Amino acid sequence: MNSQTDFTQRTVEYEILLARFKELLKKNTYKYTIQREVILETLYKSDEHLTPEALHQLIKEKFPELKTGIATIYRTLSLLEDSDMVTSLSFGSQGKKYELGAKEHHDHMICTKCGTITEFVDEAIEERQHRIAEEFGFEMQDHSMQIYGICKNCKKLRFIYD
Amino acid sequence: MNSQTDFTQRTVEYEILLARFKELLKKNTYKYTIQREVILETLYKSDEHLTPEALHQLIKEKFPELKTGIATIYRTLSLLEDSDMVTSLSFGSQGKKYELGAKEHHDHMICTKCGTITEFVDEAIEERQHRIAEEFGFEMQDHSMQIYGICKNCKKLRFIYD
DNA sequence: TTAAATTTTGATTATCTCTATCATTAAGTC
DNA sequence: GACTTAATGATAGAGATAATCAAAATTTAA
Ligand SMILES: [Mn+2]
Ligand SMILES: [Mn+2]
Ligand SMILES: [Zn+2]
Ligand SMILES: [Zn+2]
Repeated sequence: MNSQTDFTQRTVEYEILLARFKELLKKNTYKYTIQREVILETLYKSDEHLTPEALHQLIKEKFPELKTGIATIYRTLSLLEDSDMVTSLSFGSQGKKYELGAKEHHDHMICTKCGTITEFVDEAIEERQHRIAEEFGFEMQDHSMQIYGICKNCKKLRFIYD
Repeated sequence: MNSQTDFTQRTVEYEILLARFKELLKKNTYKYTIQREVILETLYKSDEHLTPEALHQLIKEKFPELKTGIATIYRTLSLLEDSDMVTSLSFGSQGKKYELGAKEHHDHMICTKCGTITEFVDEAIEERQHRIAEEFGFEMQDHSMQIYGICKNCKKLRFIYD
């Protein structure tokens, strides 16, 4: 199809990701659509953890001519998650947040004051998780870990204002 | 108030818990009500991880004369969670499950096939979590960890039927 | 013990997130 | 380009949780 969508600033890393996505689509006889690509691209360009709603907002702003519906966002996120290309985080009832899972696995530290999310990986923990699953005869598919608390910055602000 | 509610089989542990709850209520000028106590008691007696709906069901069966509304369940669970007396687990969009936080802290291993939840504690992981928070200048309030996968039993069944 | 002040309750409605449906449109195939 | 199939957007529908509000219960202070 013939769109004047601006696909500039594509890095090699993104091209690889996109190729992987197209391959995945082909393998499952799914069709390639601009909506799907735009969703992948927007996730890639954002280093935030996005709610489907926020992602939809971004896409409406950047590609208004597509008139992408919210249903397509949900559908594509599920598709991407099922294929392990994105990961979702659940924080209580505030719904899910998605991020591109193409980066390495990591865990999250979440500030309960300002909502800032810090990512980290700890090999010792990863190692123990596998060990524990093994002990229970459990076939681990996935795992997630969150540390909740007050971030460095909020601690500083609290010191000043409280 | 004058109810014939059956509060038998109260352990000392429960009495302490209840006292703590009453103290909490008083401190915040909240009022003591039978509904609140029954919710605490039912959570205490159940060793399951309960959805608000399941908890409501249990209470309707055990204390039908109270005609406890679902709204009160939600309100009280939020109250208890805010005061760190119960903890909730989020399973994506399938809502939350609650458990009394009075027992020792632990993490969860969740079977994606049958939903069974296995609890565990690993000191090495606990230790690392504190260390990591410290490294980031983060004041940890809480943390949670979930391992998702196929439990021993479901693995066996899969072997037989697949 | 009673009366006043305040909070909580249950019922209900509203909201928010996510899924299902379906007619229309767009991709992939030849 | 025509044919087949899948994807899309709009919208209705579910399910979980929050908000509203009049009635009831609890606490407090006579
Ligand atoms: Mn992340
Ligand atoms: Mn538990
Ligand atoms: Zn913060
Ligand atoms: Zn299982």
